[in-house]
Amino acid sequence: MGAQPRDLRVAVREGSRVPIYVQLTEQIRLLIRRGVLRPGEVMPPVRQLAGELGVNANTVAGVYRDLQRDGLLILRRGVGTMVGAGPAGRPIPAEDFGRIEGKVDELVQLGRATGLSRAEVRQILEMRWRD
Amino acid sequence: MGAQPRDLRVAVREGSRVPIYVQLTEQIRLLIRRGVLRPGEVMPPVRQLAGELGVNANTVAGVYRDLQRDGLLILRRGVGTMVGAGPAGRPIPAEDFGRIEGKVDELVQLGRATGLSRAEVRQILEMRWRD
Amino acid sequence: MGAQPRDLRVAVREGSRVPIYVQLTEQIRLLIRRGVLRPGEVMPPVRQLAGELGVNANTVAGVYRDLQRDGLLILRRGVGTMVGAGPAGRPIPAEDFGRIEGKVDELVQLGRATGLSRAEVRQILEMRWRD
Amino acid sequence: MGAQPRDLRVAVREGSRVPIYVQLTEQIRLLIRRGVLRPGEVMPPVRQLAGELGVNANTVAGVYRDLQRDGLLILRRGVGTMVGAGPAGRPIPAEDFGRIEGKVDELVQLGRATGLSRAEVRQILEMRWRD
DNA sequence: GTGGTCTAGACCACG
DNA sequence: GTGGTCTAGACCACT
Repeated sequence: MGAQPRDLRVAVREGSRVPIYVQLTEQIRLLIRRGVLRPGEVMPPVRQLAGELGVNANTVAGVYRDLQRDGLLILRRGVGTMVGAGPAGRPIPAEDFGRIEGKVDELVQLGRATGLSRAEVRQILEMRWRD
Repeated sequence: MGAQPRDLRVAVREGSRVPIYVQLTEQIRLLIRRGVLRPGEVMPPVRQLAGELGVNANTVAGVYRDLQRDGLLILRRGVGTMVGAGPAGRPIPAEDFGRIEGKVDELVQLGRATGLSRAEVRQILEMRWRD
Repeated sequence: MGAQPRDLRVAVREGSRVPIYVQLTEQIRLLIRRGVLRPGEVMPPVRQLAGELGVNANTVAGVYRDLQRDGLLILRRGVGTMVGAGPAGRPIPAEDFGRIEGKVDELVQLGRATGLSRAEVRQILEMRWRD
Repeated sequence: MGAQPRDLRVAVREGSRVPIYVQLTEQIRLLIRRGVLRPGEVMPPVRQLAGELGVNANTVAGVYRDLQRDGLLILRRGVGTMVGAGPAGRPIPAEDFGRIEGKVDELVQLGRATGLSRAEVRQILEMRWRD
């Protein structure tokens, strides 16, 4: 029997400059890479997720399509969408992910303590990543 | 004699999907917050900076306008533009800024070591900042 | 069916020294604060309003953008513009607004009776508001 | 012997959209109309007032010129500037002025109590004055 | 079809 | 010579 799709805990930031489809794509991508969503797991139907988020169904459909292109999702007509079983769907080791999140948390804490905005810290990250 | 505007060392990334005015706004904001540009310092005229960057003067004018709204710049018709003398224009202590950059560098190094993309690390930052 | 955008009844004063975008911004802001335009209500598309007013679309876009910054409007790419649902978009109680208008009318009448110009009364208001 | 020019108690609002020369013109005009500055009274020299306000001397000179055009000021080469003795320089009856200020104060108080901004009340005044 | 960005260029107001 | 405003029109991104 098919497993029930889980509550994804994704959300769109109202009024953000970042397009909705980018927000959703990145969030779902991360859920898969982190192993919260595991290979073979069933995704919620497009219309259901769209309804929960209050966004257009076309937008969600586009997100699924993009993630399918990257091998993170698999679309089966008449069945539904599930997390890809290939290499792209395989999660990053939990240990690695935990270290990253720990480091990010340190950065967030430090940024807030020194009065920097999220946008400013993001900007520093972008610049330092390039170098 | 009035102080000459300094070479800003800002640049637009060719082909970036990030709007030019956002790039410039963030870069100049960081220069001020980092204390490279200090309160009262003269900014290059709109048309001059536009010419140096190879962008339209309206684009730069919009950047200056946005930064003025946040108190980082002061625009005076017929006079010129200078860094704001209020609290917004005051730089973050160099020591604090250095610690932020150090932490970001650690994050970049760790992210690369574990095979995460820049977009993924950015996304983790966005999500963790909310909490 | 989605609600149709209403006729805004805004207008630009020909030959005024006040910039068009300021005129429009203030008029729309007042319509929202007065509750003529209510939270969630659909605004006319940028190009449509521009056409009706005989001004450039960029000008109207700038007006919408400024009002968005103050939380009075919500702009969604590909969707449209609507009155903000947050605290900024909520109207001032009609009773309060009526009392303000009544008091202003008294002031106008008194100002005219004593031979003051509009500019002079405006100036007195500016100075007294500071105290 | 000539009376000493008095401290004018005028000020420019930093960052205001209203041009400096307009601010100064309106403020001085009001001081004369209110009778604070009386016909024949000596005005401070252009350079002195400019220095006190931190604005360009040309700007103040222009203000004096405009007020002279309206008969509110009289410029005497080699002597200085003084308040006009003609009808334009004569003050509005103090009683009238006091009633206006009282009404304005009521409006300011009411506006603040109902959460309107200065710009919004000004806007209502402009609209009601036209009708 | 919506808003977003950018350009090119004009004209104005200000100091 | 500075910033401010506006136009006309193009192209893009998003839903």
